[in-house]
Amino acid sequence: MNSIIEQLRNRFSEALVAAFGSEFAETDPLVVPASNPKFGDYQSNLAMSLAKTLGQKPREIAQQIVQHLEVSKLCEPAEIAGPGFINLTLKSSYLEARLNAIQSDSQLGAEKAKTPQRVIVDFSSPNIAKEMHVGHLRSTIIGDSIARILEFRNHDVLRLNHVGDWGTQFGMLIAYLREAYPEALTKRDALELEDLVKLYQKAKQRFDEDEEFRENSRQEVVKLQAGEEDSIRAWELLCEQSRREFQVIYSLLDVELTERGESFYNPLLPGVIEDLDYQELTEVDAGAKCVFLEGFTNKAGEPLPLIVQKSNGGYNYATTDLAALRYRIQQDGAERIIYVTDAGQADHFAQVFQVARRAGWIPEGVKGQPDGSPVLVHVPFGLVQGEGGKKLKTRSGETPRLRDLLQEAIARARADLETRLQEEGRTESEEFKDKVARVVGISAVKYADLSQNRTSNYIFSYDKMLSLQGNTAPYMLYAYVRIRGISRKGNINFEQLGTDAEILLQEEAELVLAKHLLQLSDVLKEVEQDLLPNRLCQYLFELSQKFNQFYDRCPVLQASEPQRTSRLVLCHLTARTLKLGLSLLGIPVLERM
RNA sequence: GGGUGCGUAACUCAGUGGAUAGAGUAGCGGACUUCUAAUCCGCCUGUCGCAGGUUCAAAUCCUGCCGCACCCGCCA
Repeated sequence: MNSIIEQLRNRFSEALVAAFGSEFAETDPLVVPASNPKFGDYQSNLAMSLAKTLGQKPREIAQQIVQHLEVSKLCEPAEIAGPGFINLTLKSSYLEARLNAIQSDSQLGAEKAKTPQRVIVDFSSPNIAKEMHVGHLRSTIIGDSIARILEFRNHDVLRLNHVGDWGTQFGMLIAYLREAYPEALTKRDALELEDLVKLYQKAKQRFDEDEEFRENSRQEVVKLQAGEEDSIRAWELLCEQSRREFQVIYSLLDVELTERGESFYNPLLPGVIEDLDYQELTEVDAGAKCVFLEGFTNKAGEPLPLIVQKSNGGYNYATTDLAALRYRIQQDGAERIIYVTDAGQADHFAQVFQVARRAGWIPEGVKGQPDGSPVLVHVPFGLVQGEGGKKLKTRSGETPRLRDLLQEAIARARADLETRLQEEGRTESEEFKDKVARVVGISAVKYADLSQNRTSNYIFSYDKMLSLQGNTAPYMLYAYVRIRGISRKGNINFEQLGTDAEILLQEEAELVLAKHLLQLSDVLKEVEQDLLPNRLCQYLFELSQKFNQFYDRCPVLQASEPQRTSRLVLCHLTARTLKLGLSLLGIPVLERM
C-alpha cells in the first residue's frame, strides 16, 4: 500500500502531464503536508514554480492542474488559495478505510524497505580501562535507535562496538601493572574497574613524568604486538574487567552490540599499508608514512597528511579505521556504514573516507543510495553539557560516571513516584515501584537525548527530562498508560475487537488523531534517510498530544455504539503506534505508572 | 591562520525553498461527582546574529562580516 502522500504525488504528476504534456512527467509535483491545518492536509506548490516556464499566471496553472486532478476517492475537492497553492483535505471516508486496513497489519501500515541493505552501525565504542562517559551515552542511545529503526525497515543490520582495546595506552597500563600490582597480572578479579580507572590515571602520570617508564611502556607494546603470552594475558584481564562494567550499562539501557574492537583489525594493518602503497597513495614524510589529502591544508596552506604509519613503524587510529572500513566492505559486505560519534571527529572521518575512495575500496554500485546519499555516513552529535552550557560535572566537580548518572535518574524518578503515590493515597508493591522508576528514569534520559536534533549540543537536566509535563518520556508513557486504563476499567480486551470493527470519524479530535496515526510510515522512511531520531520523537509527542485531546473531548466507555467500538479501535491503534514508535527509540511501555 | 558546525520567544529547542515562523517550559487565567488532572483549554512573548545576493517565494540556498563551540602532523 502506497502512503497517502505518494498516491497524491502520482495523481499530481498525472494531472500535470494531462494538462501540459508529457515533458512534465518527471517534474516534482511538490506535494507536502499542509503548512497549517487551516489549509487542509496536503498542499502542492507546483503552480508557482511553473509560472515562468509556462508563461502563465500561477492561479491559472493551478486551475488547469485541478481540472485534471483525479483524487475524489481520497480528498474533498481541491481548493486554490493565495498565489496558487493547491490545498487538499482528506475525506473521512478515506481515512476510515485506511485505518481499517491498518488494524489487521502488525506493522501498522509502516512499509518495509523495498531493497533491504546490509548496514553496519558503529556506535558506543568506549575505551578499555576508562570509564564510559556522557559522550558514549549519546553515541549508544542514538546509535541504538538508528539501528532499531533500520532493523524495523527490514535492513540487515550489524551493530558493532568498536571498543578501544588496543594501542599504545596498553603498554603504559601493563607496565604500570607490573610495577604496582604484579598479582593482578595473574589473578582474576584482583582489581575492580574503579581501580582500573585510577590505575589508568596513575599510569598516564608515570608515562608523562618518567622517561624510563616511557621506555618500559614501549617495550610492553612491542611484547604485546608480538603476542607474548604474559602480555596477552594481562591485556585480556584488563579487557575482561572493563567489559563487565560496560555490560552493566548496556543491560540498564537494553542495548545489544557485537563487540569488535580495534584489536580485531590488528593483524590486518600491514595489508592496509601494502594496499595503499600498491595504489601509490603513500609518501614518507619526516619518517612517517602518509597519504596527502585533497581539500585539507595545514597552517601553511600545504596539503595535510593522513598519517597511516608512524615513524617508529607503529600504526594509529587512522590505520585501524581504514582497516575496519575495508573489512566491513570486503568481508561483511556492508552497503551502508554508519558511524555514530561526536562532531569533533568529522574531519577525521572525512579524511578516512577520502582515502578509502581513492584506494578504490568502495565498489561501483554501492557508491551511493538511489537518492544520492553516501554509503559511508558519519552521524555526528554535539556535546553533552551541564546547566548553563558548562562542562557536565558532579557536585564535587568530577566528570560524572555513567552508571551514577543513570542511577541518579532512576532515583529521582522513584522519588517523584513515591510523592505522587502518597498524594493519591495509593499503595504499590516494591516490584512495581522499582520497575516504574527504572523505566521512567532510563526512558527520560534516552528521550531527552533523542528528542533533540543530534547535531546541536545538548544540555543535560534531570529536572527537564523527568518533568511530567511537556515533550518528555513520562508524558508519552502516561498517554499509553491512560489507554491501558480504559482497557482495564471497561474490562475490554483490545485484541478481541476484531480487525473489521467499524471506524467512524465524526469529532474533530477523532479526525486529527486518525490523520496522525496514518503518518507513521512516512516518518520512519524519513528517519531511515536522514538518521535523525528526533523526527520520530516529534511524531510520537504530537501523537500523545492528539490522543490526550481526544481523551479529553471524546468519552470512550460511556459512548453508545457504534461510536464506542470505533473509539476503542482508535485507542488500540494509538497504543500500538506508541508502543511501536517508542520501541524504536529503545523505550518500553508500562501498563500503569 | 585554515576548516567544520551553530546563532530562532525570558529559558530549552523544532522548523522539508512556500501562505501570518512553531512547540515545550516558565508566567498569567480557566476546567476535576468523569476512562489516572502526570491531562486539557485560553492569554502573553520574535531585529529568525548583521549586511548584501539568488528566487515568483529565503529562518532555509550563496557571499561577506560579528559572536560561540569544536577540529587542524605521528592520541582516539
